[in-house]
Amino acid sequence: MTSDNQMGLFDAPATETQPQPDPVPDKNPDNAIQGRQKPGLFLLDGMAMVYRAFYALQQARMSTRDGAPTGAVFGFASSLFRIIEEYRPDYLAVTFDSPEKTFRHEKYEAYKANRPAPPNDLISQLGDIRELILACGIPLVIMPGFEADDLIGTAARKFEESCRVFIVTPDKDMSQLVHDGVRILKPGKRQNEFELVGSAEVASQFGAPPEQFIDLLTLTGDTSDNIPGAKGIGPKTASSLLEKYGSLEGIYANLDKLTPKTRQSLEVFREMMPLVRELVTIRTNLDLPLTLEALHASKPDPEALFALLARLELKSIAARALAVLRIAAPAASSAASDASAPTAASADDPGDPPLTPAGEGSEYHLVDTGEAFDTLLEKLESSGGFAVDTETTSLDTFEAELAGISFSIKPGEAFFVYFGTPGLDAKTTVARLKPLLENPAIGKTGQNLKYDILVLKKYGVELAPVEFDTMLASYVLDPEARHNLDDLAALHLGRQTVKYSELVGTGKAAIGIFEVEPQKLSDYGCQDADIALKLRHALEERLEKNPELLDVCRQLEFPLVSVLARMEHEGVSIDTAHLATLAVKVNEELVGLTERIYEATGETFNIDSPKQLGHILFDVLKLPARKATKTGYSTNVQVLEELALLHPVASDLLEYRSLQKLKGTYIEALPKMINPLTGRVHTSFNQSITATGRLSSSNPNLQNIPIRTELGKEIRRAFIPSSPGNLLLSADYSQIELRIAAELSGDPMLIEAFRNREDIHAATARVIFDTAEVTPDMRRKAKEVNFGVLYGIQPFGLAQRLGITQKEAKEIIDTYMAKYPGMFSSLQATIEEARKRGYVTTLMGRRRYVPDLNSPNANIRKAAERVTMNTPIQGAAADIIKYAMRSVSRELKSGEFRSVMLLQVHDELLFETPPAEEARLREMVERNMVEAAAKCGVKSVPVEVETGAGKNWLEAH
DNA sequence: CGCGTCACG
DNA sequence: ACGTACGTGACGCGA
Repeated sequence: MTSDNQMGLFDAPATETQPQPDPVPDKNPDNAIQGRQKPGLFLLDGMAMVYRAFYALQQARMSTRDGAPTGAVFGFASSLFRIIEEYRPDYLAVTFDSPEKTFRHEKYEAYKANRPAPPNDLISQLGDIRELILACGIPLVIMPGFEADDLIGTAARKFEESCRVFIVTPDKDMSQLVHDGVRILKPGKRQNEFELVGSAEVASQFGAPPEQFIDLLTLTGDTSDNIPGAKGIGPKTASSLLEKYGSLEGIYANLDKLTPKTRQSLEVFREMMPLVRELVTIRTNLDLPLTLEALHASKPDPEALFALLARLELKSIAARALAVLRIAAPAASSAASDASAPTAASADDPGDPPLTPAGEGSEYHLVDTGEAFDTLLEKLESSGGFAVDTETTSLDTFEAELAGISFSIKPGEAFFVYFGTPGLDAKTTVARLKPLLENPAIGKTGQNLKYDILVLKKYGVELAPVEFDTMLASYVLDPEARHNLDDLAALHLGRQTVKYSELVGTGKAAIGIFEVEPQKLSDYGCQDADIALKLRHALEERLEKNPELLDVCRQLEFPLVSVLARMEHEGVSIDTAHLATLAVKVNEELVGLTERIYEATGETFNIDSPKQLGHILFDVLKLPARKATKTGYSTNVQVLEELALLHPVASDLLEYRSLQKLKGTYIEALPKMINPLTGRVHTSFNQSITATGRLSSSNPNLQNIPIRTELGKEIRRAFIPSSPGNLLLSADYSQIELRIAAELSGDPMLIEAFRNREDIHAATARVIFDTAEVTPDMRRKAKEVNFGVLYGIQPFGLAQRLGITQKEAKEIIDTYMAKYPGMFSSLQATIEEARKRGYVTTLMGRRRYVPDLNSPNANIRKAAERVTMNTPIQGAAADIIKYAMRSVSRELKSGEFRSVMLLQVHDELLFETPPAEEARLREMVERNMVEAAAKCGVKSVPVEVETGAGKNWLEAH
């Protein structure tokens, strides 16, 4: 067989005599000319594609049931099959670097020296990927001493005469190989989409055609390979230089025509230049024993392929392999596809997992007679605990009416008590269930039990105790995962649940829950209780392997559920009359400002539209634009503040923006959120949202009520006690995050400063500016430095904040770290440990995964490092206040108090109290808050709590 | 529904 | 692969 007449292995079968209309349009433009076209040669950059697959699927966290990661294999196979399916290559090979040092390392010691080792989770998949490629019959090309780039470069050059060459890679460096017969297939933004890159695309994307790409890369250097370029010359300068002078030689011949800065940089670079050029040049002329024949696929080995995919539990990939490679499944492979037992977590395709229906293998009972209910009640009362779920008429707990309750005592069996049954109406039936639902010896399991607690409260029942909440368990195991029941069932149980929308329909076609057939509703309700109980077992098993996470659940999250439910149910009162007065004032001011802005700009436009505003400021008024967003000019506070020095309209715009914000978000919005039944505003405290362990608040968000500006303070004044004569009492931790940072650092100077009750920012200023006399400006700067430490400090960020150069900011940071060596080493150690383990923890053991610490991309890696530095601090503060809330709530319930807890704002708790009780409440709250810090591990640094009381939230501070 | 903006800790 | 300090949620605009 010769290369030009043979049928490619992936070609359409020979039996197809007539070309069939292809359901997938042929992406290869050359195929438009049928018949004589050259064969297609596809060269895959293996490692780069593996990396891409690994990071693209990272958040899917795919693994086998025993925890071996499989995301990279899945992603790689998926891309590979896509290529085969869509382009039907005549020749196809996957290349990898060889492990030996290459000539580049020899010429330049620091080559790729900044590159972190691949994460273990990726390394462990490389063997499987290699096996996959071989089992598919695809040639694997590795040559000792050469990188994949050079192999691809040489093959591309060698065969471009005889083939249409496609290089499959996300790597921009390969752009230099693009040529008449050579193009790049670059993975697109969306999974499994490829972008065809030819000469024109290279030129428009990089400002230089492929022929000039090596020179461009030489000038700019390649940070990902640790190759330096000419200092101060970026892609923009480089491409304009090349456009003018054609090549590096041309540029160096015309140095005298360049700006002094560029000239100087190029002169310094002159000596290094040849080496850099050699390093960034991909070899195209290696003497390799590569024949086209060697790049031709051989027969796939279905047995090996299916054995591999069965072991990796990649069922959908196995299914695709059948279609794409046009092979028959081996006889034994039916066993492979049965490999996942009904209860097994499916590790396959996160988008389309083959799941077992949730109810399969379970027994669901509709309880719609008095006798059946009596029997169930007995069973429940003699149980040690059960899973429970309420079905209601609305997602809003204040509107919701019960349609039924489901229970599951043992996995695989559930009961649904239907309140549409005559004689089993909600009110009387719930009353009969009350002792059971409130029985402290019978633990309750469920998904988001706060919802059920709130619904049942309306029926006079205090559902308790919360023994296990599946949503929160998932949150504690991995705060950034998804925690809804449907996803949890798919991930942990391999079960496909019936969704609420499937029950009642969507949009206008949706029906009321009482219109659903009772049997269907029962199956749905039973499913949820059944799944919750099964999930508990699956999640508990994982928690038991990490005792500290089980502790976070039991000590912090589970006990907090009923505390938050009580706070939400209580709600907070709003002085609507006060807000109405503010609204009038603000509207008047806005009218005035609008007129002034129109006059100053000479235009009438929508000030609320950043697009229109940007157009007026920068196109019409021609003010200097310094910052851009993805969509146009930036008009944010920083930009407007700078413009205020140049044009008076900017300060009016700032004022306008501020008023508009407060009006829209608070003054007008809050009164609309008052519940007509209670006359109060009831926020939702979300317990499974944030990556750090904090709560969040929504509908409305009461954790971002203004306080910084004058008008903001007025808005706070509108938060008042519900009973006339009562007071609001606020208790907040003073500098809790800095104290935690000091504790974690173990730095003696820092700890001493807190022990001496010093003004911490002034103390920092004294140290970093090395002076006894601290000016207000020095204190301000020190305060920013302290904040920077909490957020994962970087010169760029500090420079922005302080309006100084990055160099000056770096000096300040260096001084700080030198003076507080404990802080420096603890931050370093935190990152190092997290890099090794893959996650970072708080003092209580709460965990957050930070896989990006190993990213080859420096920006992504740095962002992950900041997250790693901040999370133990923010997370510990969250743990501490959660612990405090639990203790405070316990004392409030003891019967000695009439006070209630209303809100939590990260480091502050807000209470309503009768004046007679104020002093006692203060003492109790302060004591518990201070103790909580010690219980959570803050032992060397003192923790202080400030309290205040008044007739509104502003005065409570 | 994504984006830009800005309120809070 | 991304765009510059950490963590949130809500608003109005405009495609």
